[in-house]
Amino acid sequence: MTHHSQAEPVFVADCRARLAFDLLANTWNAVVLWTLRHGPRRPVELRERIGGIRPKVLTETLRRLEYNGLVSRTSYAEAPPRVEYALTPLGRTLLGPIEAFGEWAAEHGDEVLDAQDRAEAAAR
Amino acid sequence: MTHHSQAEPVFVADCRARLAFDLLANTWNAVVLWTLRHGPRRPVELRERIGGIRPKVLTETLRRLEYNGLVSRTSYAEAPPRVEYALTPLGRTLLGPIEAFGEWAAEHGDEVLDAQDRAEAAAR
DNA sequence: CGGAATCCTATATGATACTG
DNA sequence: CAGTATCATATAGGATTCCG
Repeated sequence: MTHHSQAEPVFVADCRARLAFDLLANTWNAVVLWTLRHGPRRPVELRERIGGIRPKVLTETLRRLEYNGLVSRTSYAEAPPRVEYALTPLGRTLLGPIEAFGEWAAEHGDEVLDAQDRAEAAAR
Repeated sequence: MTHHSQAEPVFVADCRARLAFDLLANTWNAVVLWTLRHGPRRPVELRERIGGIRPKVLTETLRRLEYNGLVSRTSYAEAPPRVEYALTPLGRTLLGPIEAFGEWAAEHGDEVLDAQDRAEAAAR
């Protein structure tokens, strides 16, 4: 064992936190999880509710979430085909932290927009 | 006014939540904010503590955070040059939600890793 | 409908070198 | 040390088309 007078990088020490940040480090993951909060949804429903998301991108997002155990996929042998996505128990535990951000945004979103306006004005 | 029997897309309705998600929708924003939680830090300190971040990327990240009013930059007229970055009051309000994710990761991080392993195994 | 295939673009990130 | 410039690459995301 070597002696460390310096603190370990948080990159190493908080690698689990990095894991959580990475789960939300893209445009759509949190949005899709949040849209599933009330129960299972079909892809077409998700697209309607979210708006502005391409079918391909939605599929990729759902695959990512499935890969990380946050969402489950169920397909029914019907015609026309029907598929539903739902939060797993693990995915459901993430709703609390996500909601914390939603509340933060409701409370402080305007301040961010103001800061952006000031930055734009200062740049000119 | 048109009549809407369908719910408005959350993309539109929860646009402030999207704003908050976008603040964390990249690799480094949350990590840098979290590393500033105990007080002002110089770029070299941030690099040491975070680990694995390129100077250029750190600068870009700090510029983004400054643009959104979450971080402030102070430069001192010294030789060698010294610069410090600190959370603004607004940035400080974001520590709570970020910490919620850290706690989630500490509690459920292993489950995500397990899910990833299962997905990898199933793919083979 | 669900989703795969294809092509394209923008951006984030990474690596190196250089300036004040 | 702080920061920029320049290069390269990986990936997300967007748009279109087609299939079971």
